[in-house]
Amino acid sequence: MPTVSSVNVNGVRAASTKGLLEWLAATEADVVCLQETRALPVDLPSGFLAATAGWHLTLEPAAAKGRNGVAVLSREAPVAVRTGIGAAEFAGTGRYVEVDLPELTVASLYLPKGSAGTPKQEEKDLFLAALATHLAERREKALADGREMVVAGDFNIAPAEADIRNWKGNLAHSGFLPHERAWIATLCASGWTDVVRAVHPGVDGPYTWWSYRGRAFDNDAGWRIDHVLATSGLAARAEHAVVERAPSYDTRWSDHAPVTVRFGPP
Amino acid sequence: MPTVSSVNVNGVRAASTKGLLEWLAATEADVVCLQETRALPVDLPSGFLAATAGWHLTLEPAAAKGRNGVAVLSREAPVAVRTGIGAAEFAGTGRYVEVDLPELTVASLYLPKGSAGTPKQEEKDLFLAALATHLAERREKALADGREMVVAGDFNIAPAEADIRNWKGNLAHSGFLPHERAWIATLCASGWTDVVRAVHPGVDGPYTWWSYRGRAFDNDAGWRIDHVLATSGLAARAEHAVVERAPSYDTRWSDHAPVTVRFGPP
DNA sequence: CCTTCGAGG
DNA sequence: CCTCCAAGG
Repeated sequence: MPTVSSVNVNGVRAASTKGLLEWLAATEADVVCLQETRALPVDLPSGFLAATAGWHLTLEPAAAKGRNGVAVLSREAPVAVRTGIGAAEFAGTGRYVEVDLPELTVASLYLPKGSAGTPKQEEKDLFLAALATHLAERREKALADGREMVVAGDFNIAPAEADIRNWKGNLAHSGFLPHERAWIATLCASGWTDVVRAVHPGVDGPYTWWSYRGRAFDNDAGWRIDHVLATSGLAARAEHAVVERAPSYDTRWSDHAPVTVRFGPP
Repeated sequence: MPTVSSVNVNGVRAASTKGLLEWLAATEADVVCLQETRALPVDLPSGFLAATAGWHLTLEPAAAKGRNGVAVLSREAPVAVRTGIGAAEFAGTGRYVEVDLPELTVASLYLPKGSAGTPKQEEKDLFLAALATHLAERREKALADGREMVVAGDFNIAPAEADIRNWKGNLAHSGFLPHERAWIATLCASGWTDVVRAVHPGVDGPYTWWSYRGRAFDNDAGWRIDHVLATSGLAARAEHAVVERAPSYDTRWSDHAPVTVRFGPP
């Protein structure tokens, strides 16, 4: 009955000076997926290494310094680690890492941020296509191996109107484009479950990201773009799902908040 | 009987968030020379503009964004302003500005930092040669016009052994090279007086700059490289000369400290 | 160890 | 409005 948490840290070095370490010390998660670590292994702060000394750290940095980077912290040792989504053009971009734990496969994902009408959006769309194929394959393989699977991370897509405070103003913006929402809907109709939404249907939010600009955080003008997707059998065991929104602008240590899901026994 | 202060702020924007504004509010100086302002006029923080609302600001930024920059704050309005040291190769580098106040000419200087044996040292040496000529001319002109003159700023040269804590270890380092010390000695033998040293002969320091690295500030392992030079007649009226060293590492707002000199009536 | 810039978000 | 890089100090 693992608890899985996911958070985009917006730079593990900066976050480590602002509260990530205290959060790690307090969390009861068995697995933590991190995104935007933006550091090579050798550049991880000593405080982060100390705070995660009791965990197994699987880090997939980008080849480009200071960019992207995903990781999985797990209390249990991984029995296998795989990186990338099987598309050569995204190799070395530090956007996906997958670990097999004894009874669970967990992937940490940092999906590209797009910008409608620009090459960045084309890149995001290419990633979406490749990722859909990859996740279908990995899900099938995991289930065949007797493992359930979780894909957690920053999808940079809000699935529905309830997932953005100002959805009307964002109809033409990347992260809420119709084809992006359709992509998530298709994924969730093919054996994956958006656990937070399944546990909290019919409510606005909970948001997971707030721009640093303006008063977005204080006004809770956020987006729900960080998701924990689980294979349906596992999702059915979800007992608890929360977004750990910081109490104030001053106490948060990233522009994203952790998403934490607890699964009960089979 | 003006009081003249000089300080390298290491970025007026950063310094304004750390204590420069409080220092400006408290200073009794009539003229403040600033160096390394590193900001265009349009980028000056609103707090700095508010804190200097009672002053006249003469700013000489560098053409290159975020680099160098000198300024003079004066309680009296300048009657004339001149920039540069009359050498075309240093035009637009934001290293020298000179204002005529009713009874005093004041220059704010940021001399290039060198690095022994590199092209940077050659540039510094060229600047030294051009500056010597320029200062001789300006001094003569000021005196002819019935003004005394002050040249204040970051000279990036410690004049003598008493001006560096670890002088033996710096005999081959830029800022303490024999020909740099000779340049200052020549200047001070040609009508200019190093006011702080004149008021405090025979003591070590007071230092005006401490590296941010290591424990240099806590150990007072500094350099005296910020100077107030005055024409001899004015220097003879010096009543007080201090380096306003911050009480602790945490309270300082620049790697340099203000040098403040008070002159009595003629 | 600081401050800028510029890229990226 | 952040985090990072690189250059400059």
